Amino acid sequence: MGKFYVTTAIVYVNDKPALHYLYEVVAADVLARYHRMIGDDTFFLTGTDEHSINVERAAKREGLPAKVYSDQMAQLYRDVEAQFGISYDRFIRTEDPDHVAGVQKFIGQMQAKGDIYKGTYSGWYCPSCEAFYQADELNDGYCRIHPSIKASWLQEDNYFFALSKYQGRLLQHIEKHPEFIQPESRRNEILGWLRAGLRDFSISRSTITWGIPFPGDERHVVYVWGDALVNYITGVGYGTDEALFKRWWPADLHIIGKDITRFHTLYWPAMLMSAGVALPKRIWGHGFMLYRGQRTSKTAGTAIDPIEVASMFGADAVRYLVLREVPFDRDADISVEAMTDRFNADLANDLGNFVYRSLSMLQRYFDGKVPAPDGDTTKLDADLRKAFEKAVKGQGKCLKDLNYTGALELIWAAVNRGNKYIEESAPWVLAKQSDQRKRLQTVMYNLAEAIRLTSLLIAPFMPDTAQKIAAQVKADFKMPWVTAQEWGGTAVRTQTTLGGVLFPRIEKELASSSTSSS
RNA sequence: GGCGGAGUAGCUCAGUGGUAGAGCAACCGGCCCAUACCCGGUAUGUCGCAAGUUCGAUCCUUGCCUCCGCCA
Repeated sequence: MGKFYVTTAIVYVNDKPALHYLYEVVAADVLARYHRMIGDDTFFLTGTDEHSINVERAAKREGLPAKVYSDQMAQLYRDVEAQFGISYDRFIRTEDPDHVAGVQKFIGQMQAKGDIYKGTYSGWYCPSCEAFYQADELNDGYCRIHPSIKASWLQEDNYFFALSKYQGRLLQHIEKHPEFIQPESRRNEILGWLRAGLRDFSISRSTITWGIPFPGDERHVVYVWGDALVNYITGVGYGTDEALFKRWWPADLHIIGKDITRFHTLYWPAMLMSAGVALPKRIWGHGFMLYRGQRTSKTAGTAIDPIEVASMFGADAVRYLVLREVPFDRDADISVEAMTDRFNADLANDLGNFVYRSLSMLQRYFDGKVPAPDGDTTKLDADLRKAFEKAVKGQGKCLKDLNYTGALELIWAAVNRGNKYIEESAPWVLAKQSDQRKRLQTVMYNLAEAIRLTSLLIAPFMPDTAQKIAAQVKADFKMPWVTAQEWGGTAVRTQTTLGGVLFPRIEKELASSSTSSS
C-alpha cells in the first residue's frame, strides 16, 4: 500500500467554470479514485485562486466586494465539482486562513534565506496575463493572448525573489529526474528556457489590495506565484499542521495546464528550495482542448459549458468523453458533435448495450440468478477472460503514465470482446436446446462476471455508472482490490436485476440543433 | 529569426527500408439476446511537394511548402 498525493492547479474565479477546467479536475479525480480503489493512502487537493486583479475587477463589475464575490464563485466551482463527482479531499481557497498563515510563513522562510529583495519593476503590463512584456513582444500595444486588452506601462517598487540564484540547482534536479517534468515535450522546453538563463521575478504588488499582506511590508500584497503555488503545501498543513504536512508532502503529482509549466517547474521548485521544503515528485503539463484547431475560449465563443453538455450526456459520460477525446500529453480537438458520436458508439452501443443485453438474457433464462458454470472452458471463454485480465493489468500501467486514452481503450477492448462473445456463444440458441443447459449456464456466468469487472474497471472514470452497474450484479466495491480484480468474483446464485438503459442514444439531428449556438 | 514537433483513408490517429493499417462514419450481408443494437465482410489513400541515397522509401538525407509549440 502506497501513498498518493495529487493536486490540480487552483482556478481563477473570474469567470464561470469551463469544460477545459473540468478536464483537468476530472483527470486528477480519476487518479485519486484509482489509487483509493487499489488501496493507496490518497489525498486529492483542488481549489480556487481568488487573489488576482482579474478577480478584483470581476467583483467590481458585479458591484460586489471581492470577498463576497469570491465566496460566491468558490461555491459555484464546488457545486460544479460536486455535480461531476470530483472526490477531492480538500477544496482549498486562497482566502482560507490557514493558507494565508502558511503563505506568510513561507515568504518568511525565503526572506530569512536572503532570497527576497526590494527592486523596481517596470515594463508593459498586460492586466489579463498579469505579466510584463518587452515592447517587441506586443502587437500594437496588445499582448498575443489578449488582443482586446491593452497593455500599459507600469513602474512600481516590488519585492523580488532571487530565482537566478537557483539556476544551477534547478538544472541539476531536472536533468537527474526525467520524470520531474512531463510529458517529454514540456521538459525539453523548460530545459531550453533554463539554459537561456533565469531572471528574478517580482513576488509582491503595491497596486493591489486584494491579496495576502506581504510579511514585513503591509503596503504590499503577495503577488500571484508567491500565493497561488503555495496552496500545494498549505493545503496539507504547511505552517499550521506539521503532522499532516509530514504525512502528505511531497506531492506525488501536480497536474497543470501546459501554459503554466514554467511557473510550476522553475519558480515553484526554486521557492521550495529557498524555503527548505522538499520538491514535488512529478509535474505534468497537459494539453488544451481545441475547437477547429484553436484553443477553446469564451471570447471566441468556442468554450463548451460543462453544465450544458452534462444535461445532454450526463455528468458521468462527460467525464469519459473529455478523457477519451483529448489525449493527456497533447492538444486535441473537441466538439459537441464529436462527443455525440463518441457517446453513441462507445457508451450507448458498446458499453450500455453490452450490460443491458446480458442482464436481460440472465433474467429471461435464469430469472436473474447467476447460474454455476458447468463443463469445459472453451477457447471463447478463455479469450473473454483474457481480455478482462489484460484490461485490469494494463489499466494500472496506463494510469501511471497518465495515459487515460490507453486505459480506456483496454477497457473497451474487453467490453467489445464481451459483445463478440455473446454473438459467438449465441445464448438464445443454447436456450432452445435442452442438452445445452450446462453450456448456457457457463456462458451466462461468464457474462455476469464480465459485467462485474467492467463496473470495477470504469469506476475511476465513471463512478455513477459503475455504481449503477455494480448494483445490478451486486458487485462489491468494498472488497480489497487484489481480490476484486480476480476473474471469478461473482458468487453463484447472485440475484441480478435489469436496470434501465444506461446511455440512451442521442440522435444526431437533435444534437446539432441544440448546440449550434454554443 | 532560432530550436522542437507534425503533415498517412471522409474524421481521429497508429505504423514499417520491400509499394500501408486501427477506431468512427459509409456500404453489403448475417443475427434477433439487445438501446434501428450486435456480429461478419467490403472499399477507399500518387503515406505534404521535389530531388537524392538504395536493387527498392511512406519510413533515411537535403531543399521547399503548410500547421503547431517554446523562445527571441
